[in-house]
Amino acid sequence: MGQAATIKDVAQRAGCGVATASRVLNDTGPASAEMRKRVMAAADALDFQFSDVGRSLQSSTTRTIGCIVPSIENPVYADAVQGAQAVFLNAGYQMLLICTNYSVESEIHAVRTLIAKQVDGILLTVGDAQNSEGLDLIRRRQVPHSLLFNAAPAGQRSWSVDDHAAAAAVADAFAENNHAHTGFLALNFLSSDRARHRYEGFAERCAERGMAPPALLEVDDDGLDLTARLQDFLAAHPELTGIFASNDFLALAAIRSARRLFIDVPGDLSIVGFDGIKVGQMVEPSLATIVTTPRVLGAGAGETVLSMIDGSAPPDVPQKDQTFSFRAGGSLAPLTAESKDDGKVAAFPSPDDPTRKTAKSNRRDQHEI
Amino acid sequence: MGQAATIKDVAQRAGCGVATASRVLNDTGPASAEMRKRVMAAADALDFQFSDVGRSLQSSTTRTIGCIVPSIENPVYADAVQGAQAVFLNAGYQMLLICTNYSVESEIHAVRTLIAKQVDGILLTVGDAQNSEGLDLIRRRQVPHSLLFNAAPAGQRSWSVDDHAAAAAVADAFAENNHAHTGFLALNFLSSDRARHRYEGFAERCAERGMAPPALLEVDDDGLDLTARLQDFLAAHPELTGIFASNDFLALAAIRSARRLFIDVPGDLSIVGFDGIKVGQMVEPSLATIVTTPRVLGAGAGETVLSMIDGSAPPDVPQKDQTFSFRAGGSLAPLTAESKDDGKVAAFPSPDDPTRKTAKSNRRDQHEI
DNA sequence: GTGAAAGCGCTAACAG
DNA sequence: CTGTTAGCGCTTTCAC
Repeated sequence: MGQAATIKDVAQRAGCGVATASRVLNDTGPASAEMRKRVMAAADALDFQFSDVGRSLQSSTTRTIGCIVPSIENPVYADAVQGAQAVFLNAGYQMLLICTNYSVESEIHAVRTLIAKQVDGILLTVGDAQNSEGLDLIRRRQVPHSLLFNAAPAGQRSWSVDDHAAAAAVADAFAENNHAHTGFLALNFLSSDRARHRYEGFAERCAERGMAPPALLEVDDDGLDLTARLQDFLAAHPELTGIFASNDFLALAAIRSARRLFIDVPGDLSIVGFDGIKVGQMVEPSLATIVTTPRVLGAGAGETVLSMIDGSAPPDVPQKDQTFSFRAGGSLAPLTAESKDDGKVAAFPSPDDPTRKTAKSNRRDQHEI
Repeated sequence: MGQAATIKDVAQRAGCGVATASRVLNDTGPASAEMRKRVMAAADALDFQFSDVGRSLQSSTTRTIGCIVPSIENPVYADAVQGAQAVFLNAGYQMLLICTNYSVESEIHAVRTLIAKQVDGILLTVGDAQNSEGLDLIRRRQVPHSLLFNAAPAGQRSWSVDDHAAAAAVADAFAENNHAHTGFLALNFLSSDRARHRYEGFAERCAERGMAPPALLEVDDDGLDLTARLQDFLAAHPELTGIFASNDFLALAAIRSARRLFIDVPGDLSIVGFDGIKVGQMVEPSLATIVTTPRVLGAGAGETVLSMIDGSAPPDVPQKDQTFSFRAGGSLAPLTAESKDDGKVAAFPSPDDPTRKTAKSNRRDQHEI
């Protein structure tokens, strides 16, 4: 398709200079009705379309914004990307998408590529916003950009969930349901500051609430292996009655694994997720989770980038405590006498009530089936 | 960031011509060790990076491939896009992504935009491959491209699931489980040739199997409204014992709706989905469905586009019957005596056995709670 | 109202 | 080995 018509061809065919052709085609500047007609006819006949690359070179603007996210297989990022895209498209911008697959090395490569492509702005989620080579490069080049899902580095803004506070809310939920011994289940713990912040927020609030420090279980994937890992984990920590999974898929996978291990959710074990993906409400038991609004964050971050480009006032980032909400669900139930098998009744056990033994023995029974 | 260094700046600083600078920076053509050093130093000092825009203009190639899909909120497309992206990135190509939100009008707009951007190729899923203005434009401009998920138009190739055959396999599954009266639940039926092909394939096989023609229920969204729609639908078609949903989300939503209507799945109603998304195996009952491999298709389509660009032999599209497989699941159960409440026993009802009355009465009982 | 020409960043052909 | 130059498609002065 190298033989596409250029504006020169159009001008030639219309019998005029390229400037005139440019003027009428862009409807900028004067032109006689006659010329107008001739140019339009020529453009039509040649099936002419402007080349943005010529334009970009001339204007040093590409009307393209780069977007770097870990993976759109995760609906959280997919939604955010779509939200941003809608904003961009609406403003006449295109989106160059790069998924890093959670690899920090490809982050820097992606940034370089986008800068080479002269994108007008960049929207990105990095592994660790405090220490990101890619982010440094962007700053050095002063490319308009906005972070997404990363906690804002000092003095910066970011469209993100307050992972710390949200995780604390999960601890609260466990506390209110009388769970004192919990676990934290994480994927990509090392490569993601999000997971770490969630762990920290959770652990801190657990401490404040007088609960035991959460036991940590890191996994590499949410596939079949999880069942074995979970079994070992629960065997090593028999006192656990609740698990906070760092995202909903993991939570769902944990529920499935529990089912295979004959552990009743929420009877024997309560599980809480994070993200609020759609399917969480379709399953039985429904998933208790932190609901976030990725689409809104993506759109907001997109608008922020656009505002940096055209110098207008950036939209306000949402209040930290409005970036999430806790959604109750069937996967989290109060730890009460019914969930014990020792027959003892404790209507309102205090948060630090050592209910561990009962939960433990209950589960162990199941294990030994 | 308009003040980025250009190759001219580098040349100037290195005290040489731009050609020399270009040669050493690209490692193309000869250069003395001395010059080499000076140029590298200059580039380094200026933090120089090539501008792809200048390059593109000069080479009339952008190393960018456009990708048009309905929505990456659907994991099927998200996976396909990621599969394609991996291939592109690996070959040094970037991806410009446009989601059309299932709007046919935005398809043509997207195509125009991509052509203006001079993408080297296009990967796309259109609403109807037989009649797509966007696709026509692409062909007219002879842009290397590949269809994805659309049935191939005459004489063309496409990386897609054989929707027709896959849907027929669903009919087979229902038949083998003695269901004779089924429904087809569709979303975006009008704007998607995929949904239509699935319906046709399903209906045809139902006929071949001596089953009743499937009743059609079209919905606009898979949200809460579905429950009411489903209730009306089942009331209007009391003989139904199985529903084939045109995608897994819809199937999951249908299961949830059924739960709310006190209809037992699969006891009163069997449900089969389409796509094979991950969560289908995490839920209880697990979802019987058609498993597809979006990532593979996306990667294949991506390679096809690349091969068209560099003139190499395109990869073979998979055999039609290898683009899907049926996965049994708890949401589809045989229609047997146990699923009836009239007490009659029929060990092996023939496919056209009118089991309708019993299934109907069973469900009606529930409705009237 | 119109056109010639410069120049955006880069590469490649051609002289030196 | 190295520098000059033309030109990719476009917009935009600036004369006419």
